[in-house]
Amino acid sequence: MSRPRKIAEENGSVSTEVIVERITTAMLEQRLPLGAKLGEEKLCAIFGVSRTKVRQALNRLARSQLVVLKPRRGAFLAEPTPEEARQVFEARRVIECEIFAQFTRSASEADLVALERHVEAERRAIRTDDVPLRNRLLGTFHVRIAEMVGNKVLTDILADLVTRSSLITLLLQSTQAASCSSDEHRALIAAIRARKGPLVQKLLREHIDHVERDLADIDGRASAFDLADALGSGIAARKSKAPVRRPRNGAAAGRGRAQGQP
Amino acid sequence: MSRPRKIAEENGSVSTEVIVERITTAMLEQRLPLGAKLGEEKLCAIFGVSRTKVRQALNRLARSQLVVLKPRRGAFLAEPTPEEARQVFEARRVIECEIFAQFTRSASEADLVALERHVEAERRAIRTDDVPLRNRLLGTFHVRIAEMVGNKVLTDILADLVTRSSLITLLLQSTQAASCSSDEHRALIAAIRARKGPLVQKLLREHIDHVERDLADIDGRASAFDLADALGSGIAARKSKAPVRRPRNGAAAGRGRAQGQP
DNA sequence: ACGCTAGTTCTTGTATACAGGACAGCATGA
DNA sequence: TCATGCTGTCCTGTATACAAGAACTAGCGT
Repeated sequence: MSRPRKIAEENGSVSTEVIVERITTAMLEQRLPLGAKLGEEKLCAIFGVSRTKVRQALNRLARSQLVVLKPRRGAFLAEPTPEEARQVFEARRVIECEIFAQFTRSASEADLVALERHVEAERRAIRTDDVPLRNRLLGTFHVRIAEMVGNKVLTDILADLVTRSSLITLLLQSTQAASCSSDEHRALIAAIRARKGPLVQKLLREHIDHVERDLADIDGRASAFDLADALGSGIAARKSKAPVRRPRNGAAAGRGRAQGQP
Repeated sequence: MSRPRKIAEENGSVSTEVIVERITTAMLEQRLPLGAKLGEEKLCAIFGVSRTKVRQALNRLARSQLVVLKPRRGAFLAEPTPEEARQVFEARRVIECEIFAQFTRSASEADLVALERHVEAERRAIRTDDVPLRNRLLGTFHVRIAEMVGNKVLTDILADLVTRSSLITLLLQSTQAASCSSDEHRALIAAIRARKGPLVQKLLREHIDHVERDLADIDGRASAFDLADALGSGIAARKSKAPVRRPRNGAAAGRGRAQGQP
């Protein structure tokens, strides 16, 4: 597997950021299974750069907990434990409760309109089955609100947590879950517009809680994948073959209340 | 300045973590002024390693916002702006409020005893004018509570924020401030032992607020420093010369309510 | 036939070499 | 005298070479 199909980058070579972004995206789009080995040489071949840059990228990813670096063994996509998952969502609850509280007080009409447009984009992505875009938008909804509140420190922290959440919920993504999530985003906006602080808090907690409820399902997961395929095309690759590979048992898709991305 | 006095590491060479730790410590001990340039070659000479490791360390430090990497210019110790400082403390308030609330509910007697011992150590360091140890302990008090609550994700986030706080408050450290801080730690423990949730919240907010109150003073700062000196000896270097160099105007020390480390 | 050991090969960790941009200092001209 | 352009030097960014540990395979012994 994994014929090293090199990505020719027209202008010189790809930057470290691009590599980080590509790997993150590939992960978010479920083209890389949890625990996948990320060999340095292979990544070099794929991105057409030297190991120096690849290692920089892997270090960066390791610090955001997306990959685990085992000494003398190499880099592997993280496999969050249920306990770790619980803690990530707990952290989100803490931080987002405060962010939403502030936002409920400070949100301008322009902010709310922008958010509504965001949710519109979510729904479009869901309708058209654009899984990569959908996942991305469902996550960035929360980050955008943090940005609007204006605390960059908290925004950065939350962005990291959202990405980790995405990694965690990869296994139980489904169109239905995405749809639920998007509906809840709408409800949140409505409550914020009405300045109903307590209601916002309640909805937010429920929204995040929905994910954890199905967390026990993190277990059986897949094996075969092609590294070059997964990292092949750039941001939001959607060019080929089956709409999306879902290398896991299809059971998750049919569950009652599987919440994909909060 | 900065004669490259090499640190001979007996067993092979120092690891990346050690370099990170040394630079962080030097910063926390005020041996490096804000904005100081951290030249790669100089660090190589000081630690006796190649640029590879030094760059790894610098990247790590950049990630935790302790140094800023200016492209093609090099690495510099961060100089947090007042606005950034405000955001860091805001983030701490958000996270610590929740942590303390949980801790007030869950704290065991053993936890409280351990904390009291910690405060004892703080006071000892203050009495003996062990500035490095003092600063470290005043910061880790908060992290230890987070550890006791048991959420590793939140603990890691808070640890980063505490370090950044330390960087920010470097300019207004004083024995008096440290003493106040330690007293407030004691008051917090007492309130927690009494399980007085609201009181804990009030004390905590005041405790963190005290720092921000003097934040406007971040401006005039120093110039001359010796990189090799600053990074010379290992963890908690206290071997030489004047007790501690304070490369700033001495005014801060005499202020009414200068809060060093929350 | 199965398990253990030794050799080989592959991968990572570290150092070094090379290339290109940035800054400082000097010279030149207005 | 001051501003501006140039050049040399230093430093960073990137690639590559080398060393050492880990995994894999094959061979041997039981």
